[in-house]
Amino acid sequence: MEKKLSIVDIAKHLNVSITAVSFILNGKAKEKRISDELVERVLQFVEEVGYKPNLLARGFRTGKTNTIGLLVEDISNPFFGAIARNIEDAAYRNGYKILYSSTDNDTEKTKELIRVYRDRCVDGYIIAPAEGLEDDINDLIKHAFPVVLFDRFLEGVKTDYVGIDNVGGIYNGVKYLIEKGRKNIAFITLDSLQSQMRDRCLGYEKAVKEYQLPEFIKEIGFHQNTENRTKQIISFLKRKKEIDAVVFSTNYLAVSGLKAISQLGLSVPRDLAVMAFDDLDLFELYAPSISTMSQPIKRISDEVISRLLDRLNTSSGGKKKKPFQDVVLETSLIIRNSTK
Amino acid sequence: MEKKLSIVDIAKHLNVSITAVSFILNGKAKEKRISDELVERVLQFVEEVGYKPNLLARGFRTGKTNTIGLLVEDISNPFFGAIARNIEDAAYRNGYKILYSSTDNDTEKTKELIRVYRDRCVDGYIIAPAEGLEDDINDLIKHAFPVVLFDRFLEGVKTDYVGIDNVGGIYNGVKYLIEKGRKNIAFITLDSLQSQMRDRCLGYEKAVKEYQLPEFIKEIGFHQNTENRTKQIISFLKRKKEIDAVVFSTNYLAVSGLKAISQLGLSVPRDLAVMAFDDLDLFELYAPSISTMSQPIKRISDEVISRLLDRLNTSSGGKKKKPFQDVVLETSLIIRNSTK
DNA sequence: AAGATTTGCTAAATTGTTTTAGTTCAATGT
DNA sequence: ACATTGAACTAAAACAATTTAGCAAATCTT
Repeated sequence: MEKKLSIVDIAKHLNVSITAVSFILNGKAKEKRISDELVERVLQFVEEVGYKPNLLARGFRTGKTNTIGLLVEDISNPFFGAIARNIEDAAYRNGYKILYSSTDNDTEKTKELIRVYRDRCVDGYIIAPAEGLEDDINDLIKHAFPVVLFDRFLEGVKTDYVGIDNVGGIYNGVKYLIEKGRKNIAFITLDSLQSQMRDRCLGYEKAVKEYQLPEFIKEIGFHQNTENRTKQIISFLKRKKEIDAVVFSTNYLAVSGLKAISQLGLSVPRDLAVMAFDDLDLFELYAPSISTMSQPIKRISDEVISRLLDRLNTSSGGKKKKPFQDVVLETSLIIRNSTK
Repeated sequence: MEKKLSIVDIAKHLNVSITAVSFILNGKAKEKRISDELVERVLQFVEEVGYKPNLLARGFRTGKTNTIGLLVEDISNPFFGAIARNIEDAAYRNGYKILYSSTDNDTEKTKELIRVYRDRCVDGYIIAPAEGLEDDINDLIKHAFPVVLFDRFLEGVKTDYVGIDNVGGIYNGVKYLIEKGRKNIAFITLDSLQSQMRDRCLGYEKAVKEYQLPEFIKEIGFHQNTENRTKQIISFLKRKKEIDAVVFSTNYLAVSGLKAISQLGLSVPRDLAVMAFDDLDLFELYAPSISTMSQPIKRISDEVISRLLDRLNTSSGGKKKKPFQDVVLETSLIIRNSTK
């Protein structure tokens, strides 16, 4: 009772072969023609003594760990935190555990993390990739690991991807501001080449071009801390007095932006209309409440995990594999007081 | 080059024993009297072919996985998200990976998670425990697993714990409100028996008793969704018109509370002073800005992970083990406009 | 009734590492 | 000249599962 017992102990105690026990425990009794009587006997004993297979031994033998590697930008960002939470729940229900890490959008760090996950034999990967990971991820795919990308994609990497219509989302937001009569609309974003950031910028450019309005794009350094971001936004808004609306490309830039606006003593929406990205409690509760482009977090998570589980379940089955899929979901424009 | 090579391949190729290679790779060359010449030869070849040990095999053999199990209430709560983020970074720097899950404060779910983590042979545990886990955690400790509890402790479980002075923190907050002249101070909390919740309640009771003020305690159901919480707070505040200040015991209750207050059209701080728990961007940016009791997230994380790493490093060494430690950190009262 | 097939099971190999308990050879001690 | 010691290394067991290949008996086929 003291030390954990193994399949060998079970077999010995019941006077049957290890093989038989293994087959039975793996649900291959029928297939391997084990008699119902023996199946019953083994199952009952296993239940009685509470035997649990040694997962390290199993993993070692099979190479499968029932673990999914999850790489997000930053687990403490509400968007990624919520995604992680949903993915975790669904993975759990399907017998998978999550190994997670935050990449900080750092290419080298992410490469290293992928290496670590490979060493640990995770079965599949969910990645919000930094730039420059094409080769590393293609290598994963070449070695038949299921990989689902989300939030941003990589040109030249053929795998499942789940994201949103960034161009259209921002375009709609900017267009709304234009129709409300704003003439000098700024776009505050990151100096990032990631696809979602490029697309959000494209959405902005498309809208202002279409209405022949001037462009005001402020790119904030990727790896700045919050204070610095706020400072940069303050100085940007100070320099460009003509700006009468501002659109942010991420939730945290919007938060920094609101701090900047509050420090500048600007009145929203009178002096400045504000449009944020993602939906935080803050945006709802802020006075005035902040309009935003909200991502369908639950649907994104659901699509991500079901894509991956599909691949995990069929990759060993040798079935014809489904073609890779790009899932592009719509954002919703939530109109609140900041754009009145 | 195609298939991963093992220590056996290395040994064969260099015409040495597997044992020697293993000793060298594990830094036991000196101890095991392997000649410098051979060490050099092996190391060079290993480097050249980029050999990486199979961690599943190693884990299987040694029972160690270099994995830490992290159980938090909810990874998408900003407090736990930030803690997880810090712990993840520190663990990573020390060669450990994190397996995480959210417990939802559900005792049965947590028990199950602990079982899963044991099955997966995590080396150590960091747990923000739900109630009723005394036996399960004591069992972990009995089996010599390092366990660090944080955020709340369990009576009768002797292990390292990192938390804050909940009684003192809330006491100070309430006292501040009293000194500002508030007479009917409500405390909105969860119907939870967890230690941190009991203590926060005690802190409130201590303060109002000391000043002989009436008690208004509203307990919200643990597993309610956000809308329901808000509704309950609304009806509570409607019933008790005399209340002139309200203190929340968690960050999300404060958020629900602010929604309630906004829906009721109450003026803060004129009608109602507000004191929150934890510090969110929202509290800083809300108009009026919200006073709060802020936990030292970085210090909590640092203490948690360094306690655990200490145990992990000495548990195998057979050194005299240090006595278990309770680390109790102070909160800081951040005074903003909501309590003016 | 001989051969073929099916049923019900098992022996043994395999996986990659760590570690125990040696072995071999040369140098040293007496 | 023979025992002792130390240096430098190695053979083989152990870890706990999965899986391949196959055996003996029972049943079926013709």
